Amino acid sequence: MAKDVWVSDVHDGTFDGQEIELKGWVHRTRGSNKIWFLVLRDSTGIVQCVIKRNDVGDECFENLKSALIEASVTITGKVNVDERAPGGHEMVVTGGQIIGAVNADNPFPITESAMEGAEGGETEFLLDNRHLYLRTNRMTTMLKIRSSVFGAIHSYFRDLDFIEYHAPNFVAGAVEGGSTLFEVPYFGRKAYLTQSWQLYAEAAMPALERLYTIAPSFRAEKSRTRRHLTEFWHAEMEIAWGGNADVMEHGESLVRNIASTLLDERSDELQSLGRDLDLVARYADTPYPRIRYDEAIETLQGMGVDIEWGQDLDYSKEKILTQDFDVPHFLTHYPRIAKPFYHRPDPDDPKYVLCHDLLAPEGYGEIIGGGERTWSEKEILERIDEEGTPRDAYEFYIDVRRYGGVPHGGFGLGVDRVCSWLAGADHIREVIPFPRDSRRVTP
RNA sequence: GCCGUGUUAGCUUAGCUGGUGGAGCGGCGGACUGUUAAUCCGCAGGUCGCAGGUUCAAACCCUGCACACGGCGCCA
Repeated sequence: MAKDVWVSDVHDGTFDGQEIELKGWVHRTRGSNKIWFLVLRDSTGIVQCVIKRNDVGDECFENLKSALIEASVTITGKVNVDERAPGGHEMVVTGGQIIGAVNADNPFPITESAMEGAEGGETEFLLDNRHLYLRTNRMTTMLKIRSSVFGAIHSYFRDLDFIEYHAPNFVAGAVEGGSTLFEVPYFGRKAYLTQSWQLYAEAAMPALERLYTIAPSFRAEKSRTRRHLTEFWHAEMEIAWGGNADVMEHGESLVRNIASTLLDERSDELQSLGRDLDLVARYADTPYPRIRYDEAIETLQGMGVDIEWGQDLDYSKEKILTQDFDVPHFLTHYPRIAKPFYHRPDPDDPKYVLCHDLLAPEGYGEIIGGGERTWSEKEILERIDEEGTPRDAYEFYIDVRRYGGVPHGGFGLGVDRVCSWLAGADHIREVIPFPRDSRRVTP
């Protein structure tokens, strides 16, 4: 019963001249009442099936002709090499049946015209019918790329003997500013959905030393941009005995590794999306420069941008700064006053903290935020107090420093943003099957 | 939270200075023995987002509301 022959095998030439059975869905149909072309789709691609009335008989011909778009069918036939067929191979049908019909009263709603509106964004209709839109070529391609990105992240860390480690998704407090937490009822108390794995990872850092995860993070931001989701996939890592530069090295290697994995595994998919492979190759091969915050401010001021030292760099500034970048750039050493308490002040100049953001080119924005953690008990208490945050909310975090604190650090990478950037997507929603934003939780 | 744009058939849309809403795709029927988003002929399918108002007359003008999309702030 299980399927063992795929459309891709037909185009590979594996079954040339042989009679096989294919299982899949009707992609498109066309033809006359003597010869009918049924384009069959499965997860590996599409193949043209040629149905001739004289070959299969009236009953089978009429039956297969009645299969509407997205009906599921099994088709038996002989694999034929024919240059008239898209892809060079086709099935000369000897028989077949409809497994799951589509009723003419309610045809498949995702039509060519529905997808015309998808360029440069997605229509309300396509978002409402996301469960069906998943079957289209563009979405399938995005999901395959996404799978390779996730695989590349796991491989990168596992090859370096990192331990995959899991933090809870229900949490009691915030990592950063409390306004962006989703509150959930929790048996008469309040709990929140996690924004980051980091605090829990720091707790395990003395146990595992090298750890990573890929997990969802939740932020209740009413952001309406092509870079934001309320539920996004967060790849995070934490290392003991490492500083800002070590963490940055990992961030750069990981991102370059993801780009080269996509070139190996998904170059056809990238090309079908119109992505320039040379661009992706550059992201895989070229080192990512480091720029200090002060240099960035000077550069921006030199360009006539109205910005003062001490301000955080918002997207409008990032955009100007990155417009001339041809690879991602790290921005390091932000002013202490612009960053939360867990960033360690630079011992060489405590006005700054040992942190970094990785900014993607082409306007895709920040893809990594990370740095060295404030790791001594004395410093963490100072930093918490100077922020005016109550200490008791962070008792367990302080304990990590109280019992054998060591230098350590880590980063968080927005996996969906990386997918969006490397695939050249128009919107982050394009790379996740069921996107969640401030206005949509369905389907 | 702020700013902007939009809502007409299942979908994508046209609809001028207000005068009984058109097309393409999809569906149905028919023609065609090699189509490539097939083509050709025909048919069905509309409370013009909702509620008020102006007018002899509103898809069109006015007011309010709802929803959506885009951008900004915030961030991965």
